[in-house]
Amino acid sequence: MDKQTITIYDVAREAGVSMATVSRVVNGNPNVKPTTRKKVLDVIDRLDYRPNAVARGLASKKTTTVGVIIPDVTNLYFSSLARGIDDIATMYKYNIILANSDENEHKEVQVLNTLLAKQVDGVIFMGNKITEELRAEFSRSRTPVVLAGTVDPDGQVGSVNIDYKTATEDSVTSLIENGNKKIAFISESHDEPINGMYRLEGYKSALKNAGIDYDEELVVQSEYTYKVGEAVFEQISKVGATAAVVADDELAVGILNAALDRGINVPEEFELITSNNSKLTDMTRPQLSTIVQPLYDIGAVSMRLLTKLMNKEEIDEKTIKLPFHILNKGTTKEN
Amino acid sequence: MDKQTITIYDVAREAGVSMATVSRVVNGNPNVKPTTRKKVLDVIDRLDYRPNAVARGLASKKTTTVGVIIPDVTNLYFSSLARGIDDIATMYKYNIILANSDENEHKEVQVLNTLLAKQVDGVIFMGNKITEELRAEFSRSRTPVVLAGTVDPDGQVGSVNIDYKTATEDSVTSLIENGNKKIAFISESHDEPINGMYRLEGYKSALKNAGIDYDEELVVQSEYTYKVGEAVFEQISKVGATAAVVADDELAVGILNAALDRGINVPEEFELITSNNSKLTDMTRPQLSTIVQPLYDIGAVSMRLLTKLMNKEEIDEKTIKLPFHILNKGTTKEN
DNA sequence: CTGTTAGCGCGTTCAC
DNA sequence: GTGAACGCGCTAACAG
Repeated sequence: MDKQTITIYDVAREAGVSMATVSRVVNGNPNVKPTTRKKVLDVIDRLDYRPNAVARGLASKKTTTVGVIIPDVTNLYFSSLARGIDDIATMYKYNIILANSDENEHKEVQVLNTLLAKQVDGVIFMGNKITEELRAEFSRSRTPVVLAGTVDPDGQVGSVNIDYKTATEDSVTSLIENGNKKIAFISESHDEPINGMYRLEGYKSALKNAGIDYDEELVVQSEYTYKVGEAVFEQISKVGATAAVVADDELAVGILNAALDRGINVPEEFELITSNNSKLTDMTRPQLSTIVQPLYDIGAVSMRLLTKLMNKEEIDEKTIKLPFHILNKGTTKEN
Repeated sequence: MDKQTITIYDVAREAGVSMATVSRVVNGNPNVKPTTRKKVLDVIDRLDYRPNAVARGLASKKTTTVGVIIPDVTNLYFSSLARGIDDIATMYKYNIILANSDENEHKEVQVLNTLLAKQVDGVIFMGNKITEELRAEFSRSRTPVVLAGTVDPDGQVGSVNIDYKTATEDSVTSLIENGNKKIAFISESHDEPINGMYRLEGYKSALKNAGIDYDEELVVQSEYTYKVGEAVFEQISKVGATAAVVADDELAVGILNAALDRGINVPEEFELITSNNSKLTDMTRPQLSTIVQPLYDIGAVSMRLLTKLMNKEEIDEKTIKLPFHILNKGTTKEN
């Protein structure tokens, strides 16, 4: 009834050779006489034979697929990374199993386990907090892991990112140079090292260099969504903020619009620098000044690093920092 | 050297049972005495045994993974669908292999083939044009396929979408009711049935109902990116368009901004209705009036449909149309 | 250059 | 309720 799947064995019989030979031509092994190679190729074509990757995976212990754990594909920051990852993966003949985690620790562990059960050759993890449980899973398995756009103070697995501390410091400093004294710092939870250890430190450092006192009221922790922008702006404007650095573009758009909707002039009365330079930053009016992170490249380099790890090549440095710069568009004053 | 992976056989030996029994408890087969089940479970836990999904796939001919072909994850329209797909997939214990195609016919065929080689249990395809080659591949394989957010005039595979013709017709009609005579219609190539057969027909139908002549100059085919919005607006404004229906949100934002940047009042002097109600439509000022498509649901329902197909359940209707409506936000006049 | 022979780790009859 | 044995489709030595 079912159109029986044709196997390497059928090809072998039909071509009058052994399955080993068929396997060789399929895998591009040079030790095959051109004549027989052609003969086999013809049969493969005629029978429309397609090697079963699952069987191949079982026998070779390689699946040529890597797992990608992403908080939310719908977030432009992450999807940009994912695009870079997939492109390089394709280039190296890997496929991607994509799984959304919502940065939920339980889901992350769960997903990691099913990825490992599926014998992925490597894992790329996005998400800002590496819990102990996750770290344990990482090191327990022999599967290479790379963090994309995520810092890991522990530095045990590969990671690709930018220098978030300096980037934030530079942003704040430029805002200070524009005359701002009360600059808000808005990010997700400080429990995440990327925020609590790097961005916040950069923020504090810039203030300190300028002799400005750190004011807790100007620092808010918020989720990264458009809709909370309203509330966040309300909060920081109450305490007199004249500028803000924001760790996420969607949130920054929300804050910008909240300001505009109140009739506030941007950047004259309120300045804003966001962090990801996703497409969104060009779509607003005025356009968002931003830290320019090479999003696509972070993903691409992560995947490239992972291929090396999977290939057991020697790596000089597992933690890669990519360059960034500040781009003043419409939400900062000209200097 | 390598920490040897522990297999079902190790568990069996350690628990003093046969591997068949271990297999049974792992797969929840009820024919196991509670005592031995517990014994096995304990060993599994102690040894931290994790069933090898690849071996399982070979033996059972089911991989519990489905392939998802997407034009570009970075596009909010598609990533929203993808999110719905992944959530439902997870719910049904499936994983997703995500592959970007850029709507490139060659890549699509290529990717489909590697997905089939990997023995995915099903495929969800996004992309607006089903080439003959693709259609041939679809029907040649016994793997169920569902089109998400894509129409297929042929109707041979499953598909989930909305009534694009009526949606466009309604949009245009509402624009006509607002007094517009010159309404531009902007979409990707008319070679894609979704545009050439449905949206365009809806557009024409609305004009006809209102006794307005069809004017080719108002119809433009364009790629779906923000940056071409400028040129598109230039083009339609030259021929005196006072309104436009646009098939993609990013492009619509580009057109809106082009208008605003020229000092044109929206919606007073120029009205705009876009098609996807992605997050973007809330982020612009004014906010974009739009056709509301249940993006997440289209993805979710597609995956649900696919599970039924994979499960060989009887389906009454392979082509599912989800409801839509027009939402007037800021780029259309109040009526 | 090519064929033989073992497994890879697990699901699944079929007896006991 | 449980175990033995075979097979899924292919890779990887090892001979020849």
